Amino acid sequence: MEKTHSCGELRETNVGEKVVLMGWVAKKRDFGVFTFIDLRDRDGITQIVVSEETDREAHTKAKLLRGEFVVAVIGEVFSRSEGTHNSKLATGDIEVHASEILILNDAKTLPFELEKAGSQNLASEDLRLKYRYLDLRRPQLAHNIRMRARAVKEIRNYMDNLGFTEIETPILLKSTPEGARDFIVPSRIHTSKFFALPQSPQILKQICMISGLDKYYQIARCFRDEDLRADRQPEFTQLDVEISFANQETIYRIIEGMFQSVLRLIDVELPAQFPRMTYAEALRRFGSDKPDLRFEMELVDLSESFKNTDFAPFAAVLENKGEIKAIVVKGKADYSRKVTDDLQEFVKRYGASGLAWIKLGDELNSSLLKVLGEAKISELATTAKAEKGDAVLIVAGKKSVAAAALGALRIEVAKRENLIDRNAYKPLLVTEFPMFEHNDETGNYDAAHHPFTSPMDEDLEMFRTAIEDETQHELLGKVRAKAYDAVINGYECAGGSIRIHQKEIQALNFKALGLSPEVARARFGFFLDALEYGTPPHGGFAAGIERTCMILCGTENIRDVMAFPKTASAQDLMMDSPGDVDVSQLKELGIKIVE
RNA sequence: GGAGUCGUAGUUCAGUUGGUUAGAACGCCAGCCUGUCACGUUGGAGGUCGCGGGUUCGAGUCCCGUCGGCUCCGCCA
Repeated sequence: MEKTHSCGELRETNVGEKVVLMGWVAKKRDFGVFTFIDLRDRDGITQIVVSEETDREAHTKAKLLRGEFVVAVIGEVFSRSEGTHNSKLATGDIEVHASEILILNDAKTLPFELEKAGSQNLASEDLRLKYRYLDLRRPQLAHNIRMRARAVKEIRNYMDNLGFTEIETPILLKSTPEGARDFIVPSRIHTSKFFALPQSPQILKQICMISGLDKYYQIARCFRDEDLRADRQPEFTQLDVEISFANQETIYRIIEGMFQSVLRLIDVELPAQFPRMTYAEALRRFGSDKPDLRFEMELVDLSESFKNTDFAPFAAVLENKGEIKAIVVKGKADYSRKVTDDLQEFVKRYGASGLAWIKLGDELNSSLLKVLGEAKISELATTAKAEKGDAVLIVAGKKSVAAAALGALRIEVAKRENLIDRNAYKPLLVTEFPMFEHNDETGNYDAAHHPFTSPMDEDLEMFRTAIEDETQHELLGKVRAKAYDAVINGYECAGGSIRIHQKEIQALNFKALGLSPEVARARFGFFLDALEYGTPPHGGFAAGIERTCMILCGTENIRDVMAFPKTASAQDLMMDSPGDVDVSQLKELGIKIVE
């Protein structure tokens, strides 16, 4: 027997047809002499009616059904009678009158209800993760997984239409100590040696450019052994792209076009050209290199206004080249002490020492009123462009701290006050990322993007000077790279760069990063060799598939767009991984567990 | 590595100042029910209060430790 239709497709036009449906019992409503069954499959739900009067045998079977039994229903499509249509179901204008019911399989009572009636409360996430196969029966989650498949298909079409070639690169690579921690895989044949799983196929795609393959892309699984976040898992998928003879503009067009075609899946039309902002501007205006542009509330710099005031902590901040910045929260002069206390706790997580505030209510109020006086507070409020009824939230600290704290506070307040338009999609290209980040622990400069990123032509001179002249080393912090991110709604959805294709610049860069020629050769020798055989200028990007899908699905959690995600402590609760291995396996690999 | 938060019936939660037999809703089981779609209705079963220790005449409640989920900081070239 074969099913004739899915549970989501029957309509008024099918009335009178004999059909066979197969699916799960989502719900049974028993009325004694007849019984309603909501039959669910991947496509939807169809109401089955079984009557004792007309179909005695089927009705007896229907009585036996329990939740999540798997059944086949043979019956006829009927139009629902007046007043019994269900507008909540796509199939709500019809119902199937069953003449025969086959129980294909029974099911234990589920450990949790798939969707709770009367409340939005889903079962706790650890329980749902343990029984992921049941959670995936939820239409919402199933929809997300299918949306992801459509997005990947759309991406493949798009890349293919642009003439890109999908190339698979190895999963078993070699460990390179830069960047994230590697997941390593022991080699049985070469005892005491290890493969590493790719953090990204970065070097391999660049080698494809040296090969002359050009226009490479891959839907690449990447692995990073770092702690998780709501938008980060230890394994994730990137659209990885590289192209030769390209400059930033070429790549921006590819990124823009890619996100445009993907967002069309949810009927959103992104602008042909994304707005652009330099890294420096993003940090100055939004305190973040991935600003959410769905709402305003930009940072205001009050450092100038605080000069020559005698509030010691703020004076010290300015003395040490710090900043005093603020956001204005519209109409929130009525923020209570508790709210500002909560927000103060919030900014402290980002290293801020406190949160000062001004409330422009009926009376002027401020945490700084006593120290600065009413006139100065008014002046500050005016400088911040705050109006009557507004609250001004002020953070003073190191530039990086003030930016991080206020950048995060801006998002936090927007969430609290519901300032974010859930139907808005605001893309942005952030450009001119710094080439290096100062590492406060080692005192060295690390690659901000990766060690193959090209400096901006304008900063090449500074780059050379900083490396060749020991006394000018800190200039490295000012060198900008041909590196960029694509940001949508505050999520870093893609990032990339133009790469270095000349070996002497690459050598300079290794020197800047404190890698001796010997060490660089040991780690990247094969790549440095390759660079010497006619490397075309090239560049590319990688886009996070999960983050893109989070935007498509309107979720803030990466687990909602992965079929089998791991918990925050990097475990799979369904298969209980990671797990022990047999001693014999370890022996074969020459591995001994210590402790 | 650190911080916050949660953990009570199968599930989601409530549980007063530490005090009798730990409750509700949903789910589950059994019965009744001719138009439901959150069906209704009658009855029933169901508890290691995450785990361990402590304080106390007495602990779901207080203290210490520990485990787990989530979120954040660090980390994520």
